Amino acid sequence: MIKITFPDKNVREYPQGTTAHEIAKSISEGLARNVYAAKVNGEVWDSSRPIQADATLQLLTWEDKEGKSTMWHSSAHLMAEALEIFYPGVKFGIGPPVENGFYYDIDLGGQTISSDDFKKIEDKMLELAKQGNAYTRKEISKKDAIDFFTQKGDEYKLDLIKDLEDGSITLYEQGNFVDLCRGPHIPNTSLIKAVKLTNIAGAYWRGDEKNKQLTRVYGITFPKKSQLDEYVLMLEEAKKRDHRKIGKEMEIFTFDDDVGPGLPLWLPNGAVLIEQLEKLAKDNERKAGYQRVRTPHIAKESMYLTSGHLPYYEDSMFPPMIFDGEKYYLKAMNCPHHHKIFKELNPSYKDLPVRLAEYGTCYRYEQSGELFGLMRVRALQMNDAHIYCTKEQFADEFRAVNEMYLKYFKIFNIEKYVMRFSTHAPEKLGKKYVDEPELWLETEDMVRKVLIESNIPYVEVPDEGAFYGPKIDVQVWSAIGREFTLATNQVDFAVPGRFGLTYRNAQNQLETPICIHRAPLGTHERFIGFLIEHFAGNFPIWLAPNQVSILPISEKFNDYAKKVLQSLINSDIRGLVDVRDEKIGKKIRDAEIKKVPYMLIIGEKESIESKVSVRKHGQGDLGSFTLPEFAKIIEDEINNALNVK
RNA sequence: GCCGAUGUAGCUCAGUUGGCCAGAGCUACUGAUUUGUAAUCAGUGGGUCGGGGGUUCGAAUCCCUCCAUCGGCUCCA
Repeated sequence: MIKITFPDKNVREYPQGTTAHEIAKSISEGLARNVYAAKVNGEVWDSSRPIQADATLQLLTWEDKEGKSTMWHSSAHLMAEALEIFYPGVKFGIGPPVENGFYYDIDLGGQTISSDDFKKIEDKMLELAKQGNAYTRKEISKKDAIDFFTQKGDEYKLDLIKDLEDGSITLYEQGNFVDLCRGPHIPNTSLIKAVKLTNIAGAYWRGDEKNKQLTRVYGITFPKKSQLDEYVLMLEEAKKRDHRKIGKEMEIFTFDDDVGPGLPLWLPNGAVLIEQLEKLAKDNERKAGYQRVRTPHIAKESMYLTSGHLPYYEDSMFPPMIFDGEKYYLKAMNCPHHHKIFKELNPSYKDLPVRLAEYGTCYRYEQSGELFGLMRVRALQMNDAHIYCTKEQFADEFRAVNEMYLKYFKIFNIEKYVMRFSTHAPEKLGKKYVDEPELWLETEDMVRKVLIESNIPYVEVPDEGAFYGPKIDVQVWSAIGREFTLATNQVDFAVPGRFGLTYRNAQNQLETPICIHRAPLGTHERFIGFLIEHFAGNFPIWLAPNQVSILPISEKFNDYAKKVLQSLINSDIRGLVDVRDEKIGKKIRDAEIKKVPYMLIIGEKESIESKVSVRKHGQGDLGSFTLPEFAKIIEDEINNALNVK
């Protein structure tokens, strides 16, 4: 007998060689039917694999992340089986599960596949699924594996086998399809009840652009048809929140062919968003001891040679303009300009830390295929600042920057975030990273310590640091599931030295400061793109481009409406009057659609009583108020939103 | 940059076996209406069918090419 420990610490005894499936069956038939795989001693196994010794066991179903992955991985095999029927001779690359479904990379030879073919493939997959074929695992020698795929003529599988060790190679077979695969898989195909192929794209073999490009077919499957319907509905909802769609509807930004790709035009509403963000940032930075500076958009080649950016990042910068016999570059980052300002300030240790802030405008030559709405652009404005400090001051400064991040997260109600702590790889010192082994370790320790002390969730990613030091990237997820780097906080112990930046210490000796590059609000472009999706366009009142729409019942009350507007403007409230000759229902509907936070309805009653009827977006009628009362409502709401603890 | 798809009015979209002056709704404008919490009625205007080239008696529709956008890949200081 062996002892099986369940996640709730319960221990039960089973005969040696029992399987997870049998264990599930001993609990309930229903559970057994829904078990996709099992986590045995932390490793995911087929539920049919015999367990030979004492173990911890977690049964995996659709409810578990690994259960879903197993389901989708098996679905990729099922799709491959269907593809092999329609496209004889098709060769297979890899077919893993992903966050939402799975894909398979295929080489169709001369054949083509398009989304028009999805239906017949989906139907075939369902037909095969109904057969309920078991996924069977086979251990195979390296030689046999090579023979098998040589005969099949699948060079991609052979390429994969090449890197595998003899004795660790397994095949999985279901129906008429055999695949090189580590597994695990669901027991049989009948668990797949709903199928949707979602997308088709090119992908390089092994992710290397020097290799051949394969066709990647994406799909997703579910154990119930109703779940697929829900998923499709969710995709449609996500589309409605897309910042490109809302950005257009709410007249926030636009792109124009004549201006150029990746170069956003901010419409008046977008400019208000920018102004409010800058106000927030500048206010916080002022209170935190930052000084504002302003620098030109271009600089000479020599500065980027000094900074060390040019040799590494020239491809990402716009080509230089040449005049007066000199090369000038559009700036892709603000740091070198700020370093020059630090140098001019020539501070002593008593002046440190020096914190230089600028909403700097940068230009980056992103590859054309990378451009993506506001999230990836070629012209951007960064919530940038550089903090120059001594080694002793570093931890406090770094902590203060992180605290500023956390404050912003509260203001914007950002709950899901992770800090990616990027460190160096010792073997790449002198190549990818500046050759300062001790400084690297020392700084990384300091950063780690601050993160741990501040209780900030983080993941450490080796070998992703900047060339001048370790960094923290803040990953966030927009409401529709897009993940991206919003903000960055980087340590730089190298470039100040290259610029010859120094300060006098207490012993009257010259020392080089450490520099912290930080941008808690990232760039206006990405941040606003994120905020649009985050709030689905329903901005908090302090950000909303138009805070109040004043809606006269009829033309007779336009004059009073205009007086109300002027009074709001005098109280620093943004609003407009809807003077169109429309019925009040229509004006309300339009204001609701435009997501205006407050509507003031004004008719005979209000004009006589010198009041306004207040309607809140998404909530409805709040009743009648005097103007000072209404202004107070807005003022309180703004204070509540901005003064977080 | 690579693979694939898409591009018709300010917006959302019809319109392919190639064939009358290219359509609809919303928006805008004009008129009527003077309205009480999510769409009043009528009329009018508006399009180099992404750009260029080609095939054809004839092209939004077929071909070539360029540009842009979208979905991925690669990249992301």
